[in-house]
Amino acid sequence: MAAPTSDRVAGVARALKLLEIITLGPADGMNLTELSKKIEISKSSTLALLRTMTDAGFVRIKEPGPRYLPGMTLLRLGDLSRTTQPIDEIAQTYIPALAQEIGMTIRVALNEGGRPVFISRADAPGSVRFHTMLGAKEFPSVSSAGKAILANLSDEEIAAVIDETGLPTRTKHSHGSLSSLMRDINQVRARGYAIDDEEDVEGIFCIGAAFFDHAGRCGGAISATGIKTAARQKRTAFFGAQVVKCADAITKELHGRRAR
Amino acid sequence: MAAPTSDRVAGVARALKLLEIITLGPADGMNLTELSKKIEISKSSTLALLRTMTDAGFVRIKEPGPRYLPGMTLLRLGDLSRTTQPIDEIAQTYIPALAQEIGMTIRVALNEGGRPVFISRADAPGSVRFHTMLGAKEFPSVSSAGKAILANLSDEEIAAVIDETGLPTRTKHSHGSLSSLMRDINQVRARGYAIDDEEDVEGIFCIGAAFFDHAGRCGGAISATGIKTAARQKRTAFFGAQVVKCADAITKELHGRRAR
DNA sequence: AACCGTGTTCGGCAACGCCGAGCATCGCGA
DNA sequence: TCGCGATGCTCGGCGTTGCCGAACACGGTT
Repeated sequence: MAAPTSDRVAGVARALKLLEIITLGPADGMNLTELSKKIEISKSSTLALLRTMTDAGFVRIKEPGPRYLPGMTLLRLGDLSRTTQPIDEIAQTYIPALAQEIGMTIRVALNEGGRPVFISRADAPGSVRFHTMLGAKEFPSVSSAGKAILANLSDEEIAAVIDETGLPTRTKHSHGSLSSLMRDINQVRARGYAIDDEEDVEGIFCIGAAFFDHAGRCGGAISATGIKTAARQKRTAFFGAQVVKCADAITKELHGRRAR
Repeated sequence: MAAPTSDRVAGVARALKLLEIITLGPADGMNLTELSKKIEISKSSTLALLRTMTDAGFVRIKEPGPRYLPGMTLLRLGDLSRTTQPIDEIAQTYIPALAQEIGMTIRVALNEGGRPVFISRADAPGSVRFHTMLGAKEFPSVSSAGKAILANLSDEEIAAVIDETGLPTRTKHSHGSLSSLMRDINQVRARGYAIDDEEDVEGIFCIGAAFFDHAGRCGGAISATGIKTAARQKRTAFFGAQVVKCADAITKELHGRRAR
């Protein structure tokens, strides 16, 4: 974007951007002129890109009046890139049971430079379904998984991460300052798990706990999400213990296997 | 590949191929020389492609001795391309319950020109986890979902599809001829659901039933997969009815909403 | 029937990205 | 400790590629 395009392949960058536009676009697809306007490339060039990506299965054409949709190759590679993560298989064996047990939606996030990237999810039966953007980097300050990860960084590292990401104020409970966040983080360190009390979404309550890879570094965190109710509030300590127990089990499994 | 590269963008095609190689490659990634050899492109050009894709987040670099891995953008877009399918949300509300009820792994496939493409999965608690390649086109002749889809095509269309895909003999129970398959298909039509009795994998037993979109066309199928046991065999009719019931529920939901 | 708006084709100019050679760096073994 | 090989990375020149704009074809609408 702002970077010098030297020794990069402009055509590929445009294609990937186009792919993202298509995927983020409306569910019934976009047509050629819409796409070409959006990406600011001539129609003929846009068409060439689309054709190339269609050949490779990354883009699907929906007749009539050709509309372009994300193709199945994208889904295939995306799924594959998740399942090859060693953590995924482990998580899939522990997560559904926890979701069942405490009746909350469980999510798994990787630690990407101090920020959580959610890669997996398990719903509790009958629970409200929470929309999760898999693969997207979340703000660490407004999610319990993010805070659980932060708690394992040094104070300087935390400051550096927050300096980059900023502190979004999603609700009136969101942390507005670094010092406020740090007070919370210190509680997390003492408590062993993180709490997100309506800091991301009004009425939503989360508990998060970190797990650690074979080198002892924080590999990520799991979090439990649910509607904030009085009954649930009362049992926070119990739920917290369950989440920590599950995270610890994942840590143990991770230690059992080499990086390969 | 074999097609004339006219009005296609060669650079993009190479990049996408590279992306696929990386994703299909080993879990700990590949280095530059390996990749450049595999794709048969000079190292410098390969590097330029990798850098471009890294900028866009499609490729991730793992230090040390830079190894290249699929990036998080791939996961994000892949997940997004699935969740924007109208079928996905519906399936996610019905599928886990069915998995729970009959104790088998449930999968959802779309109908892509007569071939099943699996886009979603729900495991039964405690069941063996079956490895599923999401987004990949399966052979229609060796899966119950595939046969459930085929059963809704005309005999000529079936012949055309099989002519393209061929009849792979995965096990000794796989259909070896079109006539053998057609006999099976006719049973499916009469019965209302398809059975895969060790035709894909030795010892694995599946039941599949189709669902239909708002235009009345076969939109895909769901299938239940499990280890073949005597107890399960005996209750085939009951399980079949449950799978059909679930597929019908999905059909009803699909009718309720416009293409939008 | 004329008119937009769409998708698609075509040709020419030049920029872009491909390649191979050379340099820097790391890691392993003697 | 030193040297050698392999790997990642840089650089510049040549040639091809892929970009663009204009023109064409088609369909639906007024």
